[in-house]
Amino acid sequence: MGSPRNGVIGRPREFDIDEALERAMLVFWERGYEGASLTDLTGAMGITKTSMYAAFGNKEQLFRRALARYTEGPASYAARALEEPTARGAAEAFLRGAVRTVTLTGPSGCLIVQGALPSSDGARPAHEVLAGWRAEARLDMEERFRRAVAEGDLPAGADPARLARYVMAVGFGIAVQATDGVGHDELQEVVDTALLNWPL
Amino acid sequence: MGSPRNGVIGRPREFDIDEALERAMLVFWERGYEGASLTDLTGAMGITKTSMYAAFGNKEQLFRRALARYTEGPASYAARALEEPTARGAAEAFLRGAVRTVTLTGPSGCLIVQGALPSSDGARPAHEVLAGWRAEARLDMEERFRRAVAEGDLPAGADPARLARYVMAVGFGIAVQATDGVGHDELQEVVDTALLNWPL
DNA sequence: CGACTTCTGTACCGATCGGAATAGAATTGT
DNA sequence: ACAATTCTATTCCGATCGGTACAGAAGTCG
Repeated sequence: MGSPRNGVIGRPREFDIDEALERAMLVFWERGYEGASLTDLTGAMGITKTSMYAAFGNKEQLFRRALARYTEGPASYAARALEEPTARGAAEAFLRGAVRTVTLTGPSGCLIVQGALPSSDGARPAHEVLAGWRAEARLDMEERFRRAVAEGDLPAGADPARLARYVMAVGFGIAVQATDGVGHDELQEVVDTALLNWPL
Repeated sequence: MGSPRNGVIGRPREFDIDEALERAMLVFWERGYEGASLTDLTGAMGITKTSMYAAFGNKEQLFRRALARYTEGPASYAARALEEPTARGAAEAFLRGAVRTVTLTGPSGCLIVQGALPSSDGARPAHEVLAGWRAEARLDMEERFRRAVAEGDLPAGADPARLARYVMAVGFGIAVQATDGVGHDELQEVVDTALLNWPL
């Protein structure tokens, strides 16, 4: 079997692209899109700006890659929650997963929520991709609830869109409170409270 | 009698300081603390940087003044809600006021929530004052619920801190969804849903 | 061995950031 | 009139922003 890097010509990359992306994700998570400078990012990634541009294109594309990694890692609870057998299970799994991620994993808070809320000129690209993420998550939850109505899991009169907006609002509010230092146990109580008398 | 500006010596200010502050508040509201540059701010205020520094000190102090104006204006529903005769009335007034402000008044969303969520170096001063505002609002609501328990308005077993965290979480989540384009009526339904079966 | 391709480090780009220095204009008191 | 005071406008500051040009280093090809 041939040389160590079959068919790949040119000087080999000296850093692990996944590990660099993980570090970049953590910086974006902590500081937001605009608050994370290229100096912050490349410093944490352990590479130079040139290497970052060669590997990822520019800051916005790096952010998209970091967001994808966040979605598949710390925020993977969102997709998993939809697979719960009941609507209530999905809502609870989503909210408990959110509490766990925003308090115990990485920096306090949620990259999706605090990455770029205001729409200043510089943050616009990140703001739009994050708003899209949130809207999509809400629609996925709505779709899950719609299925629950069809399956008889939710009462026929239930409004899937309304329930989904409510669950997402609680989740986003939990993320905001986590940045204020509210802890894991207190936010679990918020989830308990939000789900009392489900399906409301 | 006397001269037009009794006792005030020196060249008179040529702009209305309240109107300038109102404009600055709107810029901070829309773009956040870091996203609002001095060029944006003074442009909207209709004054030069020199005049702004002379009148307000620096960007951080301008932000604090703008935040105070926001508190007394668009966010005055928060203080008014505490004066409702019942705990449920306070919670509902708070949430309905939030929906109104984040969808119908000024830019979409809430200055308190989206002003400076991430804690990058530049946004730290604003982040801390906003986190303090949110924590204080939560404690005020908790105190209001504590009073309601003492008055028999809430059942003796109710947990004021827990209810307050829940109500604030829903309010913050509503603010986030407003920035995603969710409208007034849909957010009203979120409030309806959140308050079903009160006091939970 | 070169020729070719790709990555890395340095040095640098124009633009913009928050902020300050300075001079002149407009008002007050004497 | 004149000094004292406070505002406005222009100009500039060092630092930092995201992004790039360039040269050399490290590989795969023939």
